[in-house]
Amino acid sequence: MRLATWNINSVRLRMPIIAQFTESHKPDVLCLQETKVEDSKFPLEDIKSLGYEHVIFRGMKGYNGVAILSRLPLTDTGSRDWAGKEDCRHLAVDVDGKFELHNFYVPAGGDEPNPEVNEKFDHKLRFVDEMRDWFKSDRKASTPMVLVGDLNIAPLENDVWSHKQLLKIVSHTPIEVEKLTAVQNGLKWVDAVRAKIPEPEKVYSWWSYRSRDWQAANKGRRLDHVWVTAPLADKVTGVDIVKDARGWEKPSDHVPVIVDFDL
DNA sequence: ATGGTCGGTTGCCGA
Repeated sequence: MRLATWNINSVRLRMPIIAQFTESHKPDVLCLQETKVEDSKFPLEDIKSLGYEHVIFRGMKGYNGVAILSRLPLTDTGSRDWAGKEDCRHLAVDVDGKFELHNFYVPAGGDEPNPEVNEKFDHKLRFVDEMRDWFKSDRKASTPMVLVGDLNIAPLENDVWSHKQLLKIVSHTPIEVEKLTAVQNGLKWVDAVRAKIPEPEKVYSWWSYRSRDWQAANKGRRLDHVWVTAPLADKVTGVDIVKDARGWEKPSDHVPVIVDFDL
């Protein structure tokens, strides 16, 4: 079983590269974030024509939005709102009775890493705190679960191009890393990508648009994650960061992150 | 220290 997560930055504009990716890498399940489309305008038929018969999506006009495309049956198991906003940042589904899958788009948090003056950063911190509390109180570490998405936090030193230079940059501040680590510790989630590609190797899934040459500068960050609970940890057979996708025609600023399972 | 580029509720806001 091949699972992928990809912040697509407008699902309608990216249909050509979604087709390119699904044809070249053939994921069984593809989780998208930042679809930026209300449900009535979601390109459902185009996606079904790529071979994904089972599709669940929650979107809003212009902002946020998440979707799961699957070749296997999906059942909604409690997609919900977080941090007091109805802003379409989460889906929870059962994948064919095999595992529970959570697809998240965590708030980016704005530029100023101070919750006293920046409401967006405060929202991000409250969102991650709520993830910690919800998974701790309601879930069991013995349940086969996968958590994916654009978590908008690069937790490890080698998840960014310069640890020292990004300590005060939103996505890599100590307070964000601490809170994300608390989510991870609650259910003893295993970071599937880092289990296969340990530090100190640099791993990035996002490169800013604001660069003349993203490849030459290579100032990336690992913002997109795949976590699994203990029952699935030894079933991960491989991971792939599809860096090529950053150079495709009309790219997203994020690239797909793939995890293969032997279930 | 600054500015750079995308997408869409476009001539701004969020990322």
